[in-house]
Amino acid sequence: MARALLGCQLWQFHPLAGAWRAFHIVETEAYTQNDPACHAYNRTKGRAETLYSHPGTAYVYLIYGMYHCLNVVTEPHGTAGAVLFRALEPVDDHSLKTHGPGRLTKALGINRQAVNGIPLTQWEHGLCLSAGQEYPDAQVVQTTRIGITKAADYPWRFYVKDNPRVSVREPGH
DNA sequence: TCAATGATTGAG
DNA sequence: TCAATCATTGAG
Repeated sequence: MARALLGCQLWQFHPLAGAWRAFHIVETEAYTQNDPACHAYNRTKGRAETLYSHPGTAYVYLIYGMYHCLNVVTEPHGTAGAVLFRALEPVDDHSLKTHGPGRLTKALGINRQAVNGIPLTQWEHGLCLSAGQEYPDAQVVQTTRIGITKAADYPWRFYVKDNPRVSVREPGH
């Protein structure tokens, strides 16, 4: 799913502009139930509850006391798993800082209280996923995930090659 | 109850 | 290199 979400579009209704705006997903990471780095690893309560809900549900959590991270639940109800959005490419407003998981939620005004648990599969909540452009395998890079210590060797990070929004940081540095 | 940690970022 | 800043976790 993390691979398939590259190139998909995330739409947001911008209240001030009174219009929808779109972003292409260009960097993702996968987390699953049996994955030691996953918030749902050996846990079902608290913030992990959202990870067990219906696929397409938004999972938003606070990290380092300052930054919110946006995920989409990818497994059937009752099984935990999600894909973290690490970078977006704005379709229209190129000035928005959407490079990095903390920056993109800040740019879109996404927080846990308002967004955690909402479906990204319908338009009513002002945030929605749709099909977008498809990137061929030649333009996709698969590497290990960023910023974690547990299960750091899982190659579950995907990004669009040469896209400037993607984190420059490479695993192992 | 309480100290340590973390799927990060920006400043120095 | 390091501080900001807090929900969550795990030890006592």
